[in-house]
Amino acid sequence: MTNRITIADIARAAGVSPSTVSRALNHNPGIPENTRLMIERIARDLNYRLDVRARNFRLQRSQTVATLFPYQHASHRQIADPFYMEILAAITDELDQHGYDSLIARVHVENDDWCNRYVLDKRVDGILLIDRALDDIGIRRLHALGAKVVVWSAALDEPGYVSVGCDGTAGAADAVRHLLAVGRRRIGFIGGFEHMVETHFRQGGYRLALTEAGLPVDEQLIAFTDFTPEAGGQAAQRLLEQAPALDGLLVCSDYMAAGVMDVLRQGGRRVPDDVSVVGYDDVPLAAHYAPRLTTIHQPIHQGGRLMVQKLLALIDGEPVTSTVLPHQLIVRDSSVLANPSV
Amino acid sequence: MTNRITIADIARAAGVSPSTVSRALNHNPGIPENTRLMIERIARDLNYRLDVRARNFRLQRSQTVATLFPYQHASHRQIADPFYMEILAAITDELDQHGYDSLIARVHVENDDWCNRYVLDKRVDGILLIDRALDDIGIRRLHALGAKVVVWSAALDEPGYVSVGCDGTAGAADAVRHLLAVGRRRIGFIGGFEHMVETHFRQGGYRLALTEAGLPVDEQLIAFTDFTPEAGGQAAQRLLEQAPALDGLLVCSDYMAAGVMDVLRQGGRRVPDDVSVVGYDDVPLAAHYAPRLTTIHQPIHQGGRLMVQKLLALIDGEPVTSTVLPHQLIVRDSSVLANPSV
DNA sequence: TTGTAAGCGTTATCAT
DNA sequence: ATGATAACGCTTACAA
Repeated sequence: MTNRITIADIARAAGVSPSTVSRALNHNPGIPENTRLMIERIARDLNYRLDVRARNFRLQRSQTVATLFPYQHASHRQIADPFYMEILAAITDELDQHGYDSLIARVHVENDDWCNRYVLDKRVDGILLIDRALDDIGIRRLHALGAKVVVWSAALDEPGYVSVGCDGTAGAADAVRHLLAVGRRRIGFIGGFEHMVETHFRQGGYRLALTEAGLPVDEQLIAFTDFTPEAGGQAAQRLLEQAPALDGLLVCSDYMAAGVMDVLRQGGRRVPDDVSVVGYDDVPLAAHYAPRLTTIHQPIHQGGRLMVQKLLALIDGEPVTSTVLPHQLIVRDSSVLANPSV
Repeated sequence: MTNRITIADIARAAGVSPSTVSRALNHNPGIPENTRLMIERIARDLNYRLDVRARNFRLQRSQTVATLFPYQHASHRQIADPFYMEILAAITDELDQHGYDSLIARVHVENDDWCNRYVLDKRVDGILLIDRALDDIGIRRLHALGAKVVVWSAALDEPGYVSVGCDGTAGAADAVRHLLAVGRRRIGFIGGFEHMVETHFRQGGYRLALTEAGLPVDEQLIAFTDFTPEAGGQAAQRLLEQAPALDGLLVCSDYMAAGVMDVLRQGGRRVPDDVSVVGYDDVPLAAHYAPRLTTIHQPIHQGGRLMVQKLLALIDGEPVTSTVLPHQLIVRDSSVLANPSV
């Protein structure tokens, strides 16, 4: 612990200069094979360990990427959404494979102080953002600072903006068309906050599919709230009161959907007999809900890895473009009627 | 971006030496109020930002803590367990409040290479481990290296070991006693891997409560597997085949329990009418399962914050002891019979 | 092929 | 009260 082995120690033991050791350890082509082998052996014998901190400092980089989860509510409420853990695991594993460290934090969307902390303070080489606001002050700031950023969101037409995500409009529209196909007519929508990108586009898809079918859009059937089962449940309660004839529901996350179905049952509505429910994300748990949840599958794992790959390319100065991942409607039990009356 | 403002720039602008600037910015008592104010003003005018990397290097610290999730299966399967996100959020927030960065990774329990990466490479000042093996090679190594570590686990009698967690024996015993109280006699146990500490103690509590009640322990009713709904479901399937008379089940995580109840239903067993189920953790979602899940509540959020506080104390060289957090049986619908036949 | 020396930005020691 | 200087461990011109 106390006396750390440094490159200088190896140099002394090997009878060469520190620069030679550094070069050998970094596989610099100028160093002959046998010299390198000799130095590597000594390094191993001495239990040498590169001081990453020193190297990063010297190289003016941090070899670290921050994954940031924007939150919005003043209540600062916990987000235990499996979707987050899922994408986080993918990101972390991929980062790990490239020798990068993975730093995480939750940041407030209406604030951009965290940009200083991560970018100006040079804590990280790049930033991964999970969802964003329509007009995101933080992203604007990051852009102005020239930071490397990749966002999980729908593709957006902003200069220099790189995103990975599904087409929320299409996904939500598919969900609503499915609800229409199983005979639903009074279809509600429960989203996250209205000005967050994911919710914004999904709401658009919801309206689109309804209009397409010649159905009116009833604002009494639309609610925005936190991405938690409790909040989702409360929203469902509100919708039920405002529009008792409600017979279908698109909920913007599987996590919320659990709370929604719970409230529906408590209100005496059977799922799917009285109300069909479609979730979003297809987290592993959704297949085990009772009833098993119909949902829009997003390739979360693949998306997480892709975000990392794009970010590292960005850091390496390569040109990078956004990717729209395919979504897929997964029909399970929460939406289809056992005895269709239509 | 290009020309970063350093302490030297401020020194020049203020007509003092870099040391004075450093001292002023660090509120060194030797610097008079007005000198400090003057320097602070100039720093602000120049948009100065401390280079954290340089400071950490100089101070030989990293101001970063790693939260590590041991995994075990070769399959490297995803863990989207809400319990993890829950404790991670608590840890991250608390770390943030103390100015520490939060780094996360998943590490294999049968391997201790990651100790090099995090400790020897000086990437972090301390480590938070979420669960551990009974005889944990990584923890032994960390101990040998003199690393600062706090583990989420039951209290263990190892010298220098600091943990935060609930009493798994007592928790599981409470769960089983509850199952017995509602009239169950053929009670099964589904845990994580047998030699992981949390599962180990809970299994002990399970056996204890059964023995207490004068009931035999049937190995056919015990299964160990991954902490996922799929694995939990498969284990339930196995138990059902080995012991069809099964009428109660203690499942070591709420996340697994969802898969378990799903399989039970598919096998034609009603929950709770035919089989009573008790989960573990009390993640927010558990209250919204259908049926709402009876479970052992663990103060996850409080535990996460406490782990951080203990670790920081350890880093500061203060003496620290383990804490056993209170657990609580939360009775919901998955265990109690509507029409008790007993 | 290898060594010398400078420097990344900060803070601590030792002067004055 | 403040300045000069060294040092943290590494990499990289530049020289030889």
